[in-house]
Amino acid sequence: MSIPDEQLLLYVEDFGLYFEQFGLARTAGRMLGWLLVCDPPHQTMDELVEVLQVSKSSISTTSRLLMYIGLVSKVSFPGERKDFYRISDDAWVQGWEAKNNQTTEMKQMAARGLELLPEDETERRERLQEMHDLYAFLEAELPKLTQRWLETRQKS
Amino acid sequence: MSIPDEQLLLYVEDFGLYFEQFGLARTAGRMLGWLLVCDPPHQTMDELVEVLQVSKSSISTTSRLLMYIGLVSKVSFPGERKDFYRISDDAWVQGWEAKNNQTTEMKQMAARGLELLPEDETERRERLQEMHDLYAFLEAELPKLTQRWLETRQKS
DNA sequence: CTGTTTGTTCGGTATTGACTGAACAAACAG
DNA sequence: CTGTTTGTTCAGTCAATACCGAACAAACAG
Repeated sequence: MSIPDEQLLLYVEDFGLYFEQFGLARTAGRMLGWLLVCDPPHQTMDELVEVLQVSKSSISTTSRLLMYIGLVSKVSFPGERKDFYRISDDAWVQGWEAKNNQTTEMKQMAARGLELLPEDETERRERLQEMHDLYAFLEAELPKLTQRWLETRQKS
Repeated sequence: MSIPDEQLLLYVEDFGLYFEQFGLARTAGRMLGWLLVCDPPHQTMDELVEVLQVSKSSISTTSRLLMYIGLVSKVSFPGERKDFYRISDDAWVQGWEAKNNQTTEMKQMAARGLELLPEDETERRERLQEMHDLYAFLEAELPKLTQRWLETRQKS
């Protein structure tokens, strides 16, 4: 893949743009996008530098971040000095589960607020209570959903 | 509530900080936090300016944004010229549903990529297919979950 | 040991965008 | 009609941070 399809590059750009929504840097999104469509699925830093048109340092930092998050994995081959990067097998489940953990944080945030409000001001506590209950519900249910997905996937 | 509890203000600060994760501005998070714990639950711009220590213009912009998202509502009272703002009744369900819409976008993102890859390169399409299938699954299941929550809430 | 290859780290730059204050518009009170 | 109250908009400032290039470190080849 010396001359990547132009359409593909535009797609990768959009991918980068879209992932900025989630607090990822543009480069991180681009890298994810490219690693999703590239051939072969594993790429060296140099290849990423060339195709994404960003500096080596950006790739270095970004790849470490993405590995830390669990979306990207490093791959190595015998007799090959360079590192290769690829999308993790469970990247999307990983990302999805990371989101789920936020529900726990939200629940805790609400709980912390409730501790600050007097017990007897029930009306005033209602707002936080509602927030708390929703996220407690989600915290309990989302893992079940993930589980169901993993089982569904296994079968097919 | 002329002299708000200091603990409460710290809490509101943390709230603002935490919500930056989701792409909201600090002020928006602070405002949400305050509207969750304040007494009474409806507040004027001036009150928000004073308690949150931000400019009137920030409150103006932020409140409009939060209303647009559906997290905050405007309230009005007879014989009262000022506008009041409060957390929407369904604020958290609203926020949760907004998140769910992202699964649709993710699915579409994957679908768009698949259209760019040749049909016969099944191996190369796998990565995108996996992404697509997970988010299609979530797109179908999350609304059901929300529905269950709404019904659960109704009963209690 | 000397060169090169590979990847990381760090200082500087540029861009983005949140926030402010002031000017403005609109509605109302007297 | 004149003042004031209420809220919006806009230009300018400031802070955060993504990105780059260069210097650096480490591993390897010859």
